[in-house]
Amino acid sequence: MAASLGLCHETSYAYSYPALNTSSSLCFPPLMADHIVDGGGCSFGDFLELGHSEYSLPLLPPPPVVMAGGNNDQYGMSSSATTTSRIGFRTRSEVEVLDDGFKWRKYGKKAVKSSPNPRNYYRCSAAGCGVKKRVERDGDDPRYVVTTYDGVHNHATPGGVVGHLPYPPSAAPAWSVPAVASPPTAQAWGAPLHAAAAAHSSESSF
DNA sequence: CGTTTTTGACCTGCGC
DNA sequence: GCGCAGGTCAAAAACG
Repeated sequence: MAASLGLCHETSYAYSYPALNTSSSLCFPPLMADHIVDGGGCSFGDFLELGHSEYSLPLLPPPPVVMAGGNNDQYGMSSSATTTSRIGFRTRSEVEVLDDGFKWRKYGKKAVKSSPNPRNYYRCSAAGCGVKKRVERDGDDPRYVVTTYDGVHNHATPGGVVGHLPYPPSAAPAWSVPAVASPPTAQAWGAPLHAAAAAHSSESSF
């Protein structure tokens, strides 16, 4: 099963993020929650794309959006596909670690064959939160960073960091939502994300 | 002193 | 069944 997110298809989305020094805009092709990603393949057609040359605003990488499984086990991989969400996206950025408001702890680094650049593995530092993310530079264009979130945070951003997350309230029930500077296109996030979250939550104890 | 990063080894899944 | 590649673990080092 796969909830089609269809995030802002053909829509560019700019969002201000003070902590970053990157160019930006978000462009979301239709996404299938169960298919999104696999960084290994470097098939960016499945990734949300962040960053367009015509924009020069700082950007924020979207943290995990769609839901976590009821038994969001530590490794995720052993969970069925229906209980683990993944979101992958490409960000044009000079820095590899994009601050999304959450605190990440690096637990591994690996050279992958599909890319000349090493892939870094991070896990959310929050106790009990098993969200992971993989970060690697785009092999085709080093200016881009490919980030893949695996899972959904079960807590708010540490330190009450709000205002950085480009999510409408309906799409981020468990964590912080933008308190300021909601972009005009925010509505575009709402329906598909909320729908996806709802679809997932119906089969979990989230 | 507590937390995070680094890095090599180990484990698992997949394709042949 | 074997080999390869990706993902995770865990000990040591570094850092605040």
